[in-house]
Amino acid sequence: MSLEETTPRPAPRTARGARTRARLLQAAEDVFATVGYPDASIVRITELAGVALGTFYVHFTGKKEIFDEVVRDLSRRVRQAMSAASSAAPDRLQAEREGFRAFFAFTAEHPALYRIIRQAEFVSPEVMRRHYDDICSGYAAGLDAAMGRGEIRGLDPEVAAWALMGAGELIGMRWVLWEREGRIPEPVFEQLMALIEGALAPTPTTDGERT
Amino acid sequence: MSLEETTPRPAPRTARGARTRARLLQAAEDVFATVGYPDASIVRITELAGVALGTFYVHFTGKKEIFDEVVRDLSRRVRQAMSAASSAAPDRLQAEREGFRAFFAFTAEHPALYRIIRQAEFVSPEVMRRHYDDICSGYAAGLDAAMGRGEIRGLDPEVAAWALMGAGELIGMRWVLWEREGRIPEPVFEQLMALIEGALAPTPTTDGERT
DNA sequence: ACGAAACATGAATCACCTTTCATGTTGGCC
DNA sequence: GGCCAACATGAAAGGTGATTCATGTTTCGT
Repeated sequence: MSLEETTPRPAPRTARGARTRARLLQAAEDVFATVGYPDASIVRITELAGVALGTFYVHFTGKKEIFDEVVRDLSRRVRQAMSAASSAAPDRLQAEREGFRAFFAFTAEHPALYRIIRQAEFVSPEVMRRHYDDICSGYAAGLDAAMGRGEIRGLDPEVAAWALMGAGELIGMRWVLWEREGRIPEPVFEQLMALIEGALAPTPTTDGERT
Repeated sequence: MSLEETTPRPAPRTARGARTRARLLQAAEDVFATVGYPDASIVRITELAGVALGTFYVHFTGKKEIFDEVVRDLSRRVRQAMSAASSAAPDRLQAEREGFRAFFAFTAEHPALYRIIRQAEFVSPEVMRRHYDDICSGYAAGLDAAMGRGEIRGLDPEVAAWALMGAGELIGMRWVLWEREGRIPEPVFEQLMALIEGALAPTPTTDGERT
């Protein structure tokens, strides 16, 4: 249960330092994703990165610090991919569509995302929570705006964001990660969209359900 | 990446053996849930269980075997809780309601479920997948039946089951596990139900959407 | 081109963990 | 009450891996 704040190493001051650090990060991502945190050793990471064992400690204070860094990096990348994809959409439904497509595509290309985030539960609950919070707040903001425009029904954007995020997560796990195809089957995608449409549709389906 | 099939130890033949084994399982659940798989050592488990180190190997072949057993046990219990709660419901919506309520209640009482299942990703992908598959198949069957009765709209029960399962999972994580209250706030629960209702409602909200 | 700071190295240290095993102890059947 | 299999024990063997450090090498501002 190490809750100690490891004071992070200062950023590299030379080009060489930056290069080595980047190599270590990339190697760490690969190792964490393939063998998992428990079996990921510093030796393995440094070997894959092609640097000496001691070099690791020049750049990181320990295994947890580099793990955190890897998570933050992946998180940033997936959010960027999703928002880039959905920002051009004309309406909310279209934005959902593009956002989810981007998410599944990212998952297909970087299975490390799932595999690593799920381990963060113990390794580093703070960064894990941060990851979900970050995705969620962008998502909730989008829903909120759409609600203002009357494109979707009135609901708590935060709850909706978490629920939809969860739906996407498990669908991605089941059909992108676990299926050999490596990309989501179109019918599954359409089904998911139909569910989302139903959930967000402006007209409440049961009559007279007002707050 | 140990993929070896560890031949499991035979079941205990005396009452004492069974008792010890149970103590070890309970201790393992606690340890895995509090410190996580990487930091969970056999010593820790046996100490908590109050038995000698060597005794562990009388009952289990190693760390992975007891982990698998713990996961299977938790999985069985949560499924049992959910199906017991939802089986008496008069219709599908009510069944959803009771099922989710039971799930959140179980989560509140056994945070170990989440914490442990999420680690299974690497420790033991098979049991993890089994857990989700098991929940899902029951869920999908329920949806299928409801669809036959016309209570919910026509959709792929499997996709719907995974999507809803995911929604529940993240909502539970966010509001049961992460919030100090320890139980889901009623408004959040109602919001989730509203989303589910919308997603499953028999009348497609966008007109003329027929297959 | 020089020198100080930054960086890289890998052998050595240290802490801890898994697993075995020879030896006792207990449970329950006759 | 006696006996055998089942069970429990904990010391010890054998590993593994994280982290340190004294020592070289490179970078870069001047």
